[in-house]
Amino acid sequence: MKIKSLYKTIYDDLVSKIMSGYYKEGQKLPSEKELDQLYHASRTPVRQALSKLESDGFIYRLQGRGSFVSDNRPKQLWTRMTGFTNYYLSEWEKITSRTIDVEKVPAPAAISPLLKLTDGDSALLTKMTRIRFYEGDPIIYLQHYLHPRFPVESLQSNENFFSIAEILNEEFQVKVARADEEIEAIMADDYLKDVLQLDDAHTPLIKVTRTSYTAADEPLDVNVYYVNSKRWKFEVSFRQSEKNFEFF
Amino acid sequence: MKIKSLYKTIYDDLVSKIMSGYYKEGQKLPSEKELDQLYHASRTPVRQALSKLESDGFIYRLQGRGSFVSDNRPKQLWTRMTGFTNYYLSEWEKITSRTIDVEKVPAPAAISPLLKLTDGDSALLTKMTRIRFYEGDPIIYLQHYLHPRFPVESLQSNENFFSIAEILNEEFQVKVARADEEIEAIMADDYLKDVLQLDDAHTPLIKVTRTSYTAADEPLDVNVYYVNSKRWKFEVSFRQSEKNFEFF
DNA sequence: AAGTGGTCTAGACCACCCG
DNA sequence: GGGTGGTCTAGACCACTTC
Repeated sequence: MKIKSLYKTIYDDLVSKIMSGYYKEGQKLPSEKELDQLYHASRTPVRQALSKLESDGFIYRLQGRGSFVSDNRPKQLWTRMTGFTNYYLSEWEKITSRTIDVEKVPAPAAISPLLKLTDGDSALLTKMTRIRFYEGDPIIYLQHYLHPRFPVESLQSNENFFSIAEILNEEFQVKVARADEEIEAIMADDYLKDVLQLDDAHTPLIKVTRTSYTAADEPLDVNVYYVNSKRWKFEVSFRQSEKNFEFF
Repeated sequence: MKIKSLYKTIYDDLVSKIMSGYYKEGQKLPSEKELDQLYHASRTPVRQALSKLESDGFIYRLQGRGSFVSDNRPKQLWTRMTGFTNYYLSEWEKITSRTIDVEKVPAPAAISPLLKLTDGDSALLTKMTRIRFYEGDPIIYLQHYLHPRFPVESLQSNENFFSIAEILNEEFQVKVARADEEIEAIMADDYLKDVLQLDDAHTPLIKVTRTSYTAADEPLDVNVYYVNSKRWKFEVSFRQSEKNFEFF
């Protein structure tokens, strides 16, 4: 049993106090000195916790004034990571998934470079096709390409999983540290119209190509998915504490 | 003349050494102890610098092994903030802008809540319409809605600026700390087809609604823009150092 | 002047990886 | 066992805001 670090304990406690409304939007948190005493800690772990709260969007800090609960704090921790908004706030459980197909395929030309596969590397990779539903309506069509170094045979048998990251973590002790997404607008073709049950003759979709990596920059999988953005709002949040960044 | 903090000096030096290739992709950086000596500093500022390098995507750190230059390090610092890829790497100067129109308008219903304007607040806000070109071809159509507390009269006269953030910073000493974007796929209407010079009868566009905020969560402006994603690739990067996040 | 967050020192011990 | 990054202590001084 690993003991949680002190700063993580402080972070978790503050998150729960913010989420529960003990500290309300816009409210000032205790000063760093007061938090030192509250948690019987020195300033370093307290500041580590506050720093993480800030980068996770729970609070903002103003020099000379204090730390305050953010008005736009994340409603769910997964929001920014999945890229999907909490539009259906706390209705996450209404989302279901269905695995359509699992097969071994040679890497498509568009996928190989993203997984850093060399031309000579002809290893088959696992391709998985899934659909996500909201209240029974199909909203996202997904294709997953797993890196060949993961011989995932268990996918066929294990139908009722939620995330690929979950499986990678449990079966291979691999953690996702980073993900890049490329976003395009495309027209739905006949097949997508069918699976996503689109009525209009010309429906635009968001196509996202997501590549996920370990902390050591090794690609884990490529995920191409098509979103009916009329049903789902796609949301992204940028933070830049320090420098004034260029804008439109 | 303000003196730059020590950790920022170390950060800037390491960035330039990575960008220049002095430290190459995948290469191990000097250990924290060695950096202490190199910069005649204690561990705190060195770790602050490394921490920022990591969150900015320049390096990754592995416990027990060292810090390494990332294979996917940012080619330009602005990339992740603007949301646009360096697809036309180092050709940023080929991007030009034209201001079509600047006017005072009542806040549209879709914009008011984003700027946190109350119903009673009937102040006019500055609306600016612009187009961005790449090598003379129009690729982005933008509408800017500035919060009423900025009475920007200088926009009319100052035609050749680059970013709104620049003006907010210089005229009002206001810094952008955060931006949220909502992304949709839409069909180009006749007007957009015209200004973006789209040939196809049915061209899908990416519509982005971006709201920018100060560090204190005050909305500064709303920016609605339409992108021809056939010409521009839209790119987003997510990082999560700590916890294993949920995935598709 | 008092209070706050931002930076920095000079140590210490722990957890993890590798030879 | 030696080297690395991760956590933590107990201080110090600085920059900024508020009164």
